[in-house]
Amino acid sequence: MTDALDTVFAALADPTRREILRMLLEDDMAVTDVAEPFEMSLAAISKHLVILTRAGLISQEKRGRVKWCKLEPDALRPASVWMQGFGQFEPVNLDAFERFLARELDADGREGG
Amino acid sequence: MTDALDTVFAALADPTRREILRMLLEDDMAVTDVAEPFEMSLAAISKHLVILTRAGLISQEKRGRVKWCKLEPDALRPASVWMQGFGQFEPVNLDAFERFLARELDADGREGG
DNA sequence: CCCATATTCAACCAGATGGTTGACGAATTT
DNA sequence: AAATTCGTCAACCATCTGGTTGAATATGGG
Repeated sequence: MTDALDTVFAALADPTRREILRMLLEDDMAVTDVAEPFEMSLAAISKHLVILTRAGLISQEKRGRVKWCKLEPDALRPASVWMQGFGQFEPVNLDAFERFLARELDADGREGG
Repeated sequence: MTDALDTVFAALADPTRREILRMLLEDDMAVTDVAEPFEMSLAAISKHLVILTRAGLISQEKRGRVKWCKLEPDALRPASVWMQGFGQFEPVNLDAFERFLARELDADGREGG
């Protein structure tokens, strides 16, 4: 019942948590610094960080009295893969898609410089 | 506060609703038929369908006394794009994917007659 | 040691979620 | 018209969520 997709999608369903992830995209941050731009208590942010941690989307490491938050983007992959199952009404050959991408990248490389 | 991403991600956070979407990937379905494989009441499924509808992930059209449910995969796009913001981890470039699909469909049209 | 800083814990609250059951309305069949 | 089928509504319940505040637990520094 506690599917990884459940916890990841639930974690992403809150705008505060999405914003936290966006912030962590730039750099690792201490909990206090994560909380700073938000107009809510540190305890509330701490709870959000627990939810993100349980979803695997971030990891937290304590160094001294500071707990550092680090984005764990790989946790997004199952959700991303699940979503890509949609929109593909026609059966799609993933190998062919990869060859297509490779050709596009190659073409960019030749044209672009 | 009621961001489209909030409602879409929240809708996806429930395994029953994800399974409903998966079922609708194959074909449009009546509410009763959607409910059939689940071990819960029709009313419960009806509520799930309301949530999916409000998220824009499905549409419902009543024909006679039967209400048909239809997948609306475009509603997934903002969520997919948001995840793409974590670029390095998103395996598929949606634009490239569309160009790929367009070429595939074109090729099918020419080859398949 | 004592104080300040960083973070969590505990208790509490309002509101949302996910489920139930039974009644209801609307459309179809007989 | 009556019965049946389709689906929602309403009331109810337990649990989860997202927030608060105040106390507690580290850790670091003077």
